[in-house]
Amino acid sequence: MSETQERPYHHGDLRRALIETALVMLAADQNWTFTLREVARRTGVSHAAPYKHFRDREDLLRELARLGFVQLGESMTQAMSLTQSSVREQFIAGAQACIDFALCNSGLYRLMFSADADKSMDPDLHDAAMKTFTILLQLLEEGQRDGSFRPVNIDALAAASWAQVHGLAMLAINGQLLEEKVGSEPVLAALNVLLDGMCQ
Amino acid sequence: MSETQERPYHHGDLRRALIETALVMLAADQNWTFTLREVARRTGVSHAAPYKHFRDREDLLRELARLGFVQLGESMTQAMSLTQSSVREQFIAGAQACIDFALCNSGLYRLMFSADADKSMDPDLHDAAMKTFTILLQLLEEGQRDGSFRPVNIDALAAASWAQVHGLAMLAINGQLLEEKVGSEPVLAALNVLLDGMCQ
DNA sequence: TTCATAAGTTTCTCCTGTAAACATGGAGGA
DNA sequence: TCCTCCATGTTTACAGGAGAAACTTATGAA
Repeated sequence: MSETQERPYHHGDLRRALIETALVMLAADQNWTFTLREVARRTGVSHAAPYKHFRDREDLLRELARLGFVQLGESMTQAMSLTQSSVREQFIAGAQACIDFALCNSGLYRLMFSADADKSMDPDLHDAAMKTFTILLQLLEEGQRDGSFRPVNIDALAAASWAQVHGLAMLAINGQLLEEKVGSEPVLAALNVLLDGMCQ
Repeated sequence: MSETQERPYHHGDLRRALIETALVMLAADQNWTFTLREVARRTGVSHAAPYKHFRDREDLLRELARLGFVQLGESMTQAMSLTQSSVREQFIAGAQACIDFALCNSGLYRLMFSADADKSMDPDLHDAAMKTFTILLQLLEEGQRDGSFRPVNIDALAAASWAQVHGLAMLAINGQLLEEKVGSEPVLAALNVLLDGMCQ
């Protein structure tokens, strides 16, 4: 918004600006096919400038993914905190928040779980993903403590839950849940099928 | 194996040869970062030759994905047919086959469910994916008929099942089920959690 | 036998990633 | 106050890749 200036030599916060441009482009093409040069161009800097902030194109993608996990975690936490009722209700709220996030940020969500955001390459990205995953795990533990969930191996519950939520999110993104014209029903129905198996 | 000849001008079955080369490269780098030129080079033809068989690089990727769905469907069908016991057992056999396929062909499996294999761009790919999906759907219908599965909306069962199986496959590929050193237990455990919710 | 055509090759242009060398200007010490 | 360092920019350069166009070669049908 400061176009009065003739753009000073130093941008001020180019790193953030590049990220924001990339996020916009990611939302547009869904497929992170954008080039680093194009990101630089749209941000109004030379094509080599991004290399002062990101090692390469994949490094930028991993940072986008990391921020995505942070945001997803916040969305889930907030949604779950709004529901002070049963653990089961909280689970559904968190899952719905995840799926809503995926639908609203489908390109980003896909990137987060794609091989292009290689978590073994970036400890920070790995940590961010794990932190988000932990939100779910804590809820499962709480549910087992208060007797809502069956006392089976918690890894089984975690695997089933995460697989279910992530799987539904991917199906939702790909429109494979909506083409049966059932609105948001199938998500809730599917979650309840799983929860019936988890609860005692 | 026919290196006695001086490589005739016409390859014979270049299309298949390109696909096979690409599959090998996909297995190697997992991430389909290979270029079309490299595929051509390794197949021993000029870099423009592939364009006689595939519109562009993505067209080749979609064909790989299509073949992957065919192969996955065959694996699942075969595994399920070997188990002539309960529908529940058949479900587990099919799911395990899918997850095994994903582990054995992780690059291909990832490609099949990635945005780079855009199903809206290729009716054949879409059909192949749907045909594989139908295997699951038929089993669910059969299970509802014989009373194994609850008579809830079948779309809910389908969404839950597919989400669960695909989600577990992705977790397995990413090594997120093995790092807890529990062998193949968590997969089976997670499937049983879901099945407990599906069965009556 | 001819020749249309499918299937290869060569050549060309534009674009990308990324390295290297250079420029700029702000912050901290003399 | 001025100087100098260095993070952050730009310019230049080059090796590839995508893909189009024009050219070549076998092959099979008429």
